[in-house]
Amino acid sequence: MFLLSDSSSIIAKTERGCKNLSNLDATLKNLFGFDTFREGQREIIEAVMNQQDVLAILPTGRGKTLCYHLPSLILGGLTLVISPLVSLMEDQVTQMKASGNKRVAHLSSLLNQQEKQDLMMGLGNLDLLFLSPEMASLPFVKRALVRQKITLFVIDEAHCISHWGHEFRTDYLRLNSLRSSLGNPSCLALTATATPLVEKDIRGQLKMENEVVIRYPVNRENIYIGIEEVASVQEKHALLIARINQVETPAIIYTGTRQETERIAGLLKRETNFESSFYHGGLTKEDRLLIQHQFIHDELDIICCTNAFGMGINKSNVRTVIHLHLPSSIEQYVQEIGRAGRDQSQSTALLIYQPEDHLLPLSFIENEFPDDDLLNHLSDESDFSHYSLEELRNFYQLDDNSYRMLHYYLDQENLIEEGNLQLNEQQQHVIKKLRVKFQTRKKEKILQLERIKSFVLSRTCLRRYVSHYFEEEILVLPEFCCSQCQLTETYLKEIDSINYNVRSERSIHKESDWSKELENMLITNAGGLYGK
DNA sequence: CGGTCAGCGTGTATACGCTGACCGGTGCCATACT
Repeated sequence: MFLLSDSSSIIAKTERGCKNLSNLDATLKNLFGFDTFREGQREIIEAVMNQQDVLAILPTGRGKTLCYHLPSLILGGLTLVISPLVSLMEDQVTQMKASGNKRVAHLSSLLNQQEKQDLMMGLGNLDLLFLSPEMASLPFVKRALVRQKITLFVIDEAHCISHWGHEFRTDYLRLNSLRSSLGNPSCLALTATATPLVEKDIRGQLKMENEVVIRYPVNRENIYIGIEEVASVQEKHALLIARINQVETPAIIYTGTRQETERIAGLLKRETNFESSFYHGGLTKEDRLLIQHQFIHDELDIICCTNAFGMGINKSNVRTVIHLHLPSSIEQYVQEIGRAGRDQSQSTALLIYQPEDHLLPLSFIENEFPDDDLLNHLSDESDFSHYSLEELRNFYQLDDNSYRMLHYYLDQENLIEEGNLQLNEQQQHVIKKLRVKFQTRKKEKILQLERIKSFVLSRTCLRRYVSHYFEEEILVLPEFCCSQCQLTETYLKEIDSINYNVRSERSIHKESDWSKELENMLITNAGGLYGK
């Protein structure tokens, strides 16, 4: 384990480690107590130590944290870790502190103003600071960071740049400008899933230079991929009940809406004996924490949730992931089924599909972008002087997300001054450019939806389909592959008999212990009663 | 698209059915307000 007690010992050890990369093994042993690196870790760490920009696509469970924790200690200075969720930052800081490194902190809304100020004043005492892209964009944070020597700029869950940055959390797109104002420290972007297109987007957004891309295949051999089509919601629910009794738990059931998570949890309570609950973004922080905790500690068999659940959930024995809706892309689907079987044991991913299911994600895409009328209005209007953004917002009834996105892009084009739109005729081309940009993004998203629709309707091997989508090739298919290679019903029977044998062995084992105990008791009693 | 819900009319049942509008997923932060 990590055995440091004060900052001077860190510096002494890290300086020794820095001299020679071949000492990495010794450093790993000294600082973390591990004898060997996991697959991929050494490669990434060496590239980081050589001050190269690195994009690493590494399956979950390979120890991504070590890939920046170790270099941060050797390189000295401050390592910034951009993380998408406060809960994720908290977990990582807690784990690092528990392992012995007290020089880590997270800067988030969980701290009050004074605590934030204190933390900013004491940045020099830290090895690692975790923060969200939104926090990193705040002026007082930027000012404090610029005064520090930042040696490494890490983006954890880097697919969020591409997945969320363009519309939902645009502060992700400001990361490059932050990095550049920090003197362009070398950059490490980590994720578990990225198609070549997403990879290109991440590299472009972060303006990586001479970067090293380290990519491991997305194919997870221990997960069977099953897709079944039904004609109605009633059939969907009936099939779910049938399947949930055939698969192993713990299980995650993904649905499309918050309301549906609650409905399915109710259905499971009525129709099965499983312990289940629901989880979505509308719950209070306390409830979310409680349910997450219960699931992780095996107090719940099943969790019914929206896509709010999953990122950063560290649970190795999830046996089944069921989708009752259509995720908005194959990447999203792969991320979500990847939460099964991290312990490498055989696991199951089932998607129950009905033909109308693409309409919900389609409506999300449609609603995400500002109304075409709004942009047409802006680009055609002859009197530009009298619009405040608030007026436009109210007139077009923009929700918070669309408004923030529009604000971000207008601001990027320097069209906003003190909350008001500053447009003149010369800038009309900028509005036209934005309109094209939104249309293009929308088309791309619809195309991604089309791709997953084709995937669920595919009549060829689903595993090959996914790998092909990520531009990878599979040479050998596993025994339990997918519903195109083997019917789900057949697979479930085979798996059940294997599991049955495992369960029987366990119970025979238990029985023998018990019978021995009983035997002993009987002998003792026999001695007492009938002895001699 | 499908579900849900408010508003309305019916016309007396204090509920019911119809219609049209609207909403549906993901998180961070700050600020204003209670």
